[in-house]
Amino acid sequence: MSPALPSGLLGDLDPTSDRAVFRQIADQLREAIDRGRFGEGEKLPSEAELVEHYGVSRMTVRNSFSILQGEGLVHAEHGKGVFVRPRPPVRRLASDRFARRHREQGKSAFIVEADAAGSHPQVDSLEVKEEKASQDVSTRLGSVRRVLARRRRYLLDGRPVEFATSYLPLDIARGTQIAEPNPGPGGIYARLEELGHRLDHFEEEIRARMPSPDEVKTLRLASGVPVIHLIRTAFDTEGRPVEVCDTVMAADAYVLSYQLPAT
Amino acid sequence: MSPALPSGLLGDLDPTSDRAVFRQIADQLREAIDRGRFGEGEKLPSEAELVEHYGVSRMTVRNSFSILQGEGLVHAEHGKGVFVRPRPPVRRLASDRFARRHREQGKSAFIVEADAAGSHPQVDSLEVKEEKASQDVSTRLGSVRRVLARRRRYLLDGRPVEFATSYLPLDIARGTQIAEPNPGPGGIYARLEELGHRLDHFEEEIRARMPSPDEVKTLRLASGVPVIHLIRTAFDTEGRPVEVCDTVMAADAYVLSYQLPAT
DNA sequence: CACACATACTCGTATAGACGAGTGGGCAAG
DNA sequence: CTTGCCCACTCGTCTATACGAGTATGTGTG
Repeated sequence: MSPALPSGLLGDLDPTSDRAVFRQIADQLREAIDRGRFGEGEKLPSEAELVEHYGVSRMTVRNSFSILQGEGLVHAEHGKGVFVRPRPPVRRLASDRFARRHREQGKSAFIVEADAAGSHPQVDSLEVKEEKASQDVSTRLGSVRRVLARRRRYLLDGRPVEFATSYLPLDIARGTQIAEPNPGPGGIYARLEELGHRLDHFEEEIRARMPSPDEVKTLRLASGVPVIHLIRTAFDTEGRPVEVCDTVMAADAYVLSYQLPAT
Repeated sequence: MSPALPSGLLGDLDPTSDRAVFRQIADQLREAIDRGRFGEGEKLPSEAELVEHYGVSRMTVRNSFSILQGEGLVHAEHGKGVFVRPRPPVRRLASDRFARRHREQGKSAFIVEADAAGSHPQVDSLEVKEEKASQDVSTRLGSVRRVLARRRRYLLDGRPVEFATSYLPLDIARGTQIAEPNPGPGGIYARLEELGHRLDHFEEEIRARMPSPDEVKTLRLASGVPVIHLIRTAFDTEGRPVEVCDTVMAADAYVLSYQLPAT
């Protein structure tokens, strides 16, 4: 037998309302969460408790939970309960993150920054290979057919937060350290500059959308968490695109920050 | 009686798989959509047809649909059917959209740009009033207590795509044309410069998340569509923040584009 | 011809029940 | 005391059924 819910925590249903019962329940839970009656990481009443409290069927309660899950407010754990989803620490990406001065040190920007923030960074699933350029990448790089692709995934404290693929024209990258798993200090941008491609500027395109099932797996995303899709193109001083980087980020782990001149 | 489904359109279930039936059905529908067997705006088989095709109960089929809805792939219309969600035309926001030269003309940037793109722009629900600054706005504007808030919603071809609130310190905005519903040619940035606050640069912070129920209503969002939350702060040449603009955009209607110097 | 209505189809909401599987605590045997 | 098992509780999956409500289409009536 489930213990009765603390009275006052949740209200009653309004049978005269034309709002669906499961929506009313979701509304009440959402409000309780917003008001802090259920804190981050805290367990919500179980399905059985809500069934009893509201006098509805279990499916109706589950329906309410599924609304809140879609909003990214809660997540269910099999065998444990439904919990208020804690907000993970966010990673701030500043618009000067590719400034030349940041390339001096040996370690990658990701590692340096995460260490500074006190979290444990990790990079894995590195894959470096030549492949056929997709239509989009080919267009962005100026009609190249094949490219060098560098894939990697970034983790903070064991949690995957982003995965990225860099595409470079073969005539630039083939046979250089860029084609090695470890591109050396300063990363591939430092290597590009050593190869005579002095970087002039970057263009970034940002979209947000719900993740594909693949992305859910790779980033271990909770339901109700969108992804930020960022496509960056690097141009050298001659105006030639020398790299396209396609990045998919867990949206709840990032804030992007840009500075624009008012020119 | 429902007509039988064209054979070959969808496969069979694998009873030996440990993947849940409703996931298998969702997988098959997703793949069919990805392969273009169901085009944009096209109607998927009805629940009844899928019930018959797979030999499962209706709730199982609905469960599959709800997965695809959460992914933003399809949307249901009461009394009509379930349809592949068409991708709306996207609005590109370039990083030079606040360049001074764009402020010369009389009409707002939104109107000009939409006209050029051949769509019908509209701005509504304008509200201009003084109010208490939220904690966040206050911090960004440098500890002001009260602000002038300008709220408006933007529509393209009748569809709401974004709503935005500008906050300005009272000592700058009160009694000026900025406090009027129509701020005049070039918008409030032009007025700010006339008032002696020459703009130096902007800072933009970008997040993506699922919308609140309010935002779903205001932007008439389909389920499975995230929002892009953009917070822009405008600084004058003396380094003072003179405006904070809080914008919530339908993520399926926008691509943000930025240029960064490689400095 | 025009309009109202019946009808069949669609998805939306809700119930009641069943079994499965992950988790954790308590209890009994060693 | 430690180990292992059982049990209670949790959410996950699935069935079967019922009625409501929005949409479209035909059909018959005026």
